[in-house]
Amino acid sequence: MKMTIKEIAKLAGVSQATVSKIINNYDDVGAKTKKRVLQIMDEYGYRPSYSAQSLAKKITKVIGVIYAGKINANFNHPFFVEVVSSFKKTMGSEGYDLLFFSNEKFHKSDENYLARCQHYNVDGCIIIGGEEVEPSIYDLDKSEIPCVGVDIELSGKKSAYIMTDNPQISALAVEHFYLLGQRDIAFIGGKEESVISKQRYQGFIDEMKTYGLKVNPEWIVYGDFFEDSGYEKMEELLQRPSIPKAIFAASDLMAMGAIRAVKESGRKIDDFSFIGCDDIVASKHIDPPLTTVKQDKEKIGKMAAYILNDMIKEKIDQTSIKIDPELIVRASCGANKAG
Amino acid sequence: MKMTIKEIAKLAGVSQATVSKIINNYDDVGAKTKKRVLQIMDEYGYRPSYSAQSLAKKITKVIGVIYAGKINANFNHPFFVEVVSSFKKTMGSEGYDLLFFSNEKFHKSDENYLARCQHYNVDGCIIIGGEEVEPSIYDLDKSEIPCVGVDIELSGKKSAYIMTDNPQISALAVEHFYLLGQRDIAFIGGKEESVISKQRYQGFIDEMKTYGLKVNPEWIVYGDFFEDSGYEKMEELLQRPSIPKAIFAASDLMAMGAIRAVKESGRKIDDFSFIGCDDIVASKHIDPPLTTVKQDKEKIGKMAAYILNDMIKEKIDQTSIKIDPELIVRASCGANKAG
DNA sequence: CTGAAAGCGCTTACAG
DNA sequence: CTGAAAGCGCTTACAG
Repeated sequence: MKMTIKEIAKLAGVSQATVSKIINNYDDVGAKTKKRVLQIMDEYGYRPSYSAQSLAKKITKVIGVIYAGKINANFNHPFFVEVVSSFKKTMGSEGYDLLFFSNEKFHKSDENYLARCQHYNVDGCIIIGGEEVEPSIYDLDKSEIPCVGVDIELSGKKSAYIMTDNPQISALAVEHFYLLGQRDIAFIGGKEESVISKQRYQGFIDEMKTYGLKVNPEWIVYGDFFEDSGYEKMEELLQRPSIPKAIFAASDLMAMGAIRAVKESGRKIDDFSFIGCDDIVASKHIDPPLTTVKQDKEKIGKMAAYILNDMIKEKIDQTSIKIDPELIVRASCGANKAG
Repeated sequence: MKMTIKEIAKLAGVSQATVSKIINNYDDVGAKTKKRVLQIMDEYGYRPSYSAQSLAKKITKVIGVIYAGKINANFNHPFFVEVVSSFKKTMGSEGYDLLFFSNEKFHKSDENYLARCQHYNVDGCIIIGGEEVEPSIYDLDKSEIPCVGVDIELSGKKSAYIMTDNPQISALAVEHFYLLGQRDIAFIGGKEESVISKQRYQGFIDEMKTYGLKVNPEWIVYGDFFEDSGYEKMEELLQRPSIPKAIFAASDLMAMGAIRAVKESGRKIDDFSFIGCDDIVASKHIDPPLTTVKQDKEKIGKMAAYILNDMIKEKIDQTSIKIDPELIVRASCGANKAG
């Protein structure tokens, strides 16, 4: 059933070398020979063995996909899912398949991503940055394997990274609040240690300064980007002696949690304004529809794919790219009552 | 830099065979030899080549992941994302990595999944059923490669499948409506041709009959499981001479679309009742929070993993399993005004 | 235009 | 307990 190149060669009355050349589209094969061999391959449903090919060629046409950091940030995070989906689409059209590294089995010991990449001999990989990135990620980063990072700053010679212009995200949020007359603005960040979170915090502070607004340290809190943490942090904010009226959450999920907290506290939701970040699908369906700063996930994924491709082909070197965010205005900042 | 087994062997003063045995945990190697070799492997950061191993062993420890049917049902569908996430978790702890087949490059020609599985020599695969499944999926199904289907009925000797008890989903929805006094019930299905859709439709009809409720053919419509189609179909329902008051949509996304349609039509949302299906994360955050029939995605993914594992190890044969759905009551059926 | 042969890096009987 | 050798299914100079 499962044919080998040898059998095809025999059937066609040619050598293995000739069959191989046909498989790899060499042009120094006679037209008739080629046709006949192709015919036979088709007839017997012959497929070259991937393992044998990549052992001989040292090329795999496989890209490793790694979610760095906490496991729960895995598939379930809408932002990453959309980025990877877009990435997959364009890598797919370049003939690559994606290998998702499981981290469940190894997560106590050192994951050693580099070793696994070498093991599978992937042509390159995409690293999605989460919270608490394992050190072993940086071994990979520094290696000879082309890597493109999303939301993680890579610095290896064969590495590039790409992320939304995070300070700009906060700037858009603060500006929007400012124009709506909001002055009591709180910030719910992601994990405090995370680079993303820091950048958004910094952008927040800077833009507040730009408008001469005071930053109340009591109104700066940190969750973990997920819904529950937004809920908890909002509860805390509601306990403060003075309560903020406008809340900028560094993720839509946390904004959703914050909204839930306000509702459950019995307060009028319309007395508060919320801006989230990401523009995940659910944002427009919640109550109230969430004003948010959109990250262009489609573009990020596509860009990551192009960059990785170019690095693999050695057309470009290490770079980093920022993608512009976009403010999406919906009802959660009282667009209705405005004016 | 990149070491081979040969070099390790030389360094350790033993044969390749011995090194190989150590790699593969054979127990007929001297303790001291083993220790020394392990030491050296560690020191040089040696990792066996995957291609070479799988060529020699005929085992890959890789599972193919295939989204059958329309491309847009890919990563972006919350239901599938959660199932695959759970699947990945338990396969990961069994030492498998996941290979996601891209279908972008090939989608005009026959995708020939079987060929690709043979090419990569995957140990097994999971097939996620969508709309308009390609015929080539069934070649894979009938092959010697163990397959587990989710939401797709596989029948090969080495195949199994698993899905929520679809008729039961509809039964729960109709029962709930019935107990709330709803009698004018509409059904928004997924694509009419899809097996899932048919099963839910059948369950709907049967349960309506059970309660002696009339099925109005004008109130049976079909979308495609996505949000926009729910919106459009609800718009149509609102044009009917007689308008249904209770809507059972075969996906949360469609229910969300339907709710949006009612709102935008200027009608009072409280005059309508909605039940969705899936219980995606967004469901509880929308306005009104959506009553829905939950599919246990976690369990489905885990079950798929266990079954596939057992099939690979030839511990079980072809089976099919139904998972019970669960009604999640929230506000979209007027729980508030009830009583 | 075609083929013989070495090599890719491992594993697995088999012999000792 | 250890090793020599064949084999897994391909590709790639190289010679003709």
